[in-house]
Amino acid sequence: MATVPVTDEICDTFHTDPARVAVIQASLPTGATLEALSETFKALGDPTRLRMLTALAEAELCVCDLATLVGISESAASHQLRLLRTLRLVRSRRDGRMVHYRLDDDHITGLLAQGLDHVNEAGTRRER
Amino acid sequence: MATVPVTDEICDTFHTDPARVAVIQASLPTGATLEALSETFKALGDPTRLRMLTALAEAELCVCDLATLVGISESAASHQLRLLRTLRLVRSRRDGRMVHYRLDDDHITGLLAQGLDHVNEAGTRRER
DNA sequence: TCAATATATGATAACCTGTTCATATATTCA
DNA sequence: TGAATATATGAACAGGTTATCATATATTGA
Repeated sequence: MATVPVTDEICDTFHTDPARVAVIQASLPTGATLEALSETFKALGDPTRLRMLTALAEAELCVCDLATLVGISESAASHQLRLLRTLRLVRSRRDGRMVHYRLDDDHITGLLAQGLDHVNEAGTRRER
Repeated sequence: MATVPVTDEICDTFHTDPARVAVIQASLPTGATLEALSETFKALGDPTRLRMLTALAEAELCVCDLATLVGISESAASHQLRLLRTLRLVRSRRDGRMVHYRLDDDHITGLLAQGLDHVNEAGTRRER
């Protein structure tokens, strides 16, 4: 990503140099993208859903398998899976009475891996 | 990540083949890692913080710059920055009265980019 | 030291989230 | 078709989260 030169302005009542704000503001994701992006990260930001997703990174699983694995009710699992499905984090495949879930695409495992990288590095780093 | 062969079990009252559960459960992140990971994603899962982070991906910024840019009070910005600092998503540098913030490391931009990849692809894909 | 400026923090209230419980839908098999 | 099983869904409650307001701390320069 590009770097904007930091002008030497002072934080007075007007706070920010308008030109600089404009440059950076133009680089921010638009409303719709921003919403979708935050929804996605929000979905990943829950221990239960993370467990479900990491489990699904290992194998396709039905709802009851997931529920037992993660330690929640099948109802709760179903609710969460609906959310994950809406956000295209998982996709489902019906097989008789059961519905099997799997990760939607490779972005998800990538995100999980990169997130783990961060917490591992952030966790071992100490003080500042 | 490895793939576990899907045994042909049925979802009865016992739900899951214990051996299979064990294999997958062993692959799940531990409690501490899981917590840190979900905290990190949760921090990314808020429009305000996402705007702050994408802005910081472009330039180092002081609190008041960030506040105006994102359209929140400096107090709110400060609260959010504390959270982001705690999670090692940003780091701060004091310069006189002002404190400049920047992204902590490259993982963050990587996560943001990968998240954007996902929403862009998921957004254009239609129906199923 | 005092005033001014920039940031940080604690408490509170409105809002959002995740689980539970009850119930509905879907599929299979007798 | 009816019973059994697997999943989905709506309502509601408990717990958590975010912005606001008031206040505190830190830094600079007079």
